[in-house]
Amino acid sequence: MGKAYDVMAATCPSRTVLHRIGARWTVFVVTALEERPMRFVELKTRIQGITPKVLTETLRALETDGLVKRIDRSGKLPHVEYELTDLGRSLGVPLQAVREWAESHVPEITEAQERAARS
Amino acid sequence: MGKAYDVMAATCPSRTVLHRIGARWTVFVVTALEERPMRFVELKTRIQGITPKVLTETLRALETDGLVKRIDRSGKLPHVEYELTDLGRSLGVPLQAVREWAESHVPEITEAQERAARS
DNA sequence: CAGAATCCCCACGGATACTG
DNA sequence: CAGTATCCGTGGGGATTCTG
Repeated sequence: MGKAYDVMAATCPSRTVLHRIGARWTVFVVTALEERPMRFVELKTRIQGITPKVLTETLRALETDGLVKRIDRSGKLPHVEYELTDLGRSLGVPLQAVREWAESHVPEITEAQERAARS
Repeated sequence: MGKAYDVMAATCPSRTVLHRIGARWTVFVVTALEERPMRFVELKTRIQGITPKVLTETLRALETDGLVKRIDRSGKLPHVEYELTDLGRSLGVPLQAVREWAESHVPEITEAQERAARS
């Protein structure tokens, strides 16, 4: 009874999953929605620098993968909320660790880069 | 004393770091080297599907960022080893979590994708 | 063995403008 | 508000071949 999936194998479907996770804006959207469910514009505001097109694409992809749920509460006015599914919330855990690692090791990496640039 | 770095900020350097982590093959190389230091060809064998060019580029980037150390043990014959630095090993922790998440949630995601395809 | 050199390409993402 | 619609570029990555 070995591992069912192994990212080291060229054709393992887990690679596709990893690819999705690694997509440019996935970590941002998941992180934002971990805080609380949000509307489109809230997400756009919270995630500085993201464009509406890319936000839409990212949300659609996450929806397709079952990580985000789109809830249409429109009455007369459009009103859409996005929230993490249980699966999405479970992804939030490892992603948060990565994010925190990034935020807390900026100086080391910057220094290493400068050292490399000088030599 | 707020957070020093915040990935949600458009110009925060942590975004660059995150971008590097998210690079296509970073997780594979770090994962492989977590096992033990390896030579070029060993890495190429272990990480199925990676081409020498891309492996080289990934290793150079990780070197530049201070995550991997290149050790030239060449005598008459070329002999180069790559090993994680302490910084690289520390990154290995959150990356392993992501990798394990990917490997262990393939079915849920595949099902979600099929459901989405049908509707 | 450990790469370097080329060539190539398209998919990811960015900018901008527009709409129900 | 919640997106679409276009257009566009680019660089990350792939395939292949060659070399000290």
